Amino acid sequence: MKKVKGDTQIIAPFQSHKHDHEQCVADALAAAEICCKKEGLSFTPLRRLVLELVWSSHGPIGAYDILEKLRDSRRNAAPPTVYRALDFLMEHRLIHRIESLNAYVGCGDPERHHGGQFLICRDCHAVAELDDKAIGRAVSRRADALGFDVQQQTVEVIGLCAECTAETSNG
Amino acid sequence: MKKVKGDTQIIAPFQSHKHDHEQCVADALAAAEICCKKEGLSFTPLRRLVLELVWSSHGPIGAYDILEKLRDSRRNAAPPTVYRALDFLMEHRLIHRIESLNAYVGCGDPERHHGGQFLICRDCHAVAELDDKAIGRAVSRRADALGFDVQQQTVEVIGLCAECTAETSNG
DNA sequence: ATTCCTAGTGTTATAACATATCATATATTC
DNA sequence: GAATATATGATATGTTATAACACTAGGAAT
Repeated sequence: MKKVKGDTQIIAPFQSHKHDHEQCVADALAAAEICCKKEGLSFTPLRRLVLELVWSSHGPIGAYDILEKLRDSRRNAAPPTVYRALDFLMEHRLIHRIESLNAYVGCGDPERHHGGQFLICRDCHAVAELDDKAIGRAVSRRADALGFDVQQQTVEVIGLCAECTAETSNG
Repeated sequence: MKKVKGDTQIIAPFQSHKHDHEQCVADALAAAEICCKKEGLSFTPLRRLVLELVWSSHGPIGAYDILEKLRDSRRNAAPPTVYRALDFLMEHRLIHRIESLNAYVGCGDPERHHGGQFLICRDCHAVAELDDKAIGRAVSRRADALGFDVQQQTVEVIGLCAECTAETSNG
């Protein structure tokens, strides 16, 4: 998986349905290692494992789905086991929470600070992560006009990704 | 309460902390009556009551908070009692769901079709409802560029409303 | 009037998502 | 190695939402 950085405002694009996902996972774990080392955080085996499970696909995954998978290797994992790991990962921006689905998704670029803008495919459940300045600006402009002090934005767009649209119309 | 319509993109503004809220409720109920009559929907006492409870403030209210209040007059109300009414009200756009809070808020203008854009005050919990074309366009533009077919937008902005900001800085 | 149908609601149970609390273990620092 | 802080284990509970089936009232068809 190759990431395009710089001034693009796409943090993580939709991946082809047949991309090499193991590489995505490996990249994400490597990025997390670096990120934690840099900030002196303890990236424990449990946290690493939970992050890996969140990355099991590009789609959002629920805490209890994570729990179930987690139990393959940790028989007595309980909800707090998962939620504590998720809290850690969220706090350090390694994952995001999709509010409209009560689910979690890996962050496409933990090094870069950004707000939550997501395109979510209803069909394949993949998520693309954005940091679109135009969207942010449009929100800020309106908020400013109303004297509203923005602290946090949630933008979650449901629809059909290009690949699923193509597959649907082809047959 | 007076509503400004036309080309403004503010569906429901923040209300002064000391506005005449009974009028808001009365207006909302009247609008709902009209809306249901026009579409041949049965606006039953239960649904009316639940809508009234949702409108008990301009802030989002949780289903179980509604349930508790509902029980003042309907002793054996149960979760489905509330959720079915909420489903009806949502389906006919009389209320909106705030995803990031798992809560519900009255719709400021049921006659007008619009997507969900909300400014939510962390302090007084009031919600302003928008239909800002610039925000919608910014989202569409980026989505189009990615071949993403938008079906539904959720924009929820947390922060501090003007009045609360003023009160905070004044002491 | 009887039957049938439907929309709405009642009732019970359970699913799905999340946190509180206290105990235990492991790492770090001195 | 004792003291402290951090991480995890374990149990219980809180919060949000739906499934499934029963009952009722009111209109339509005969």
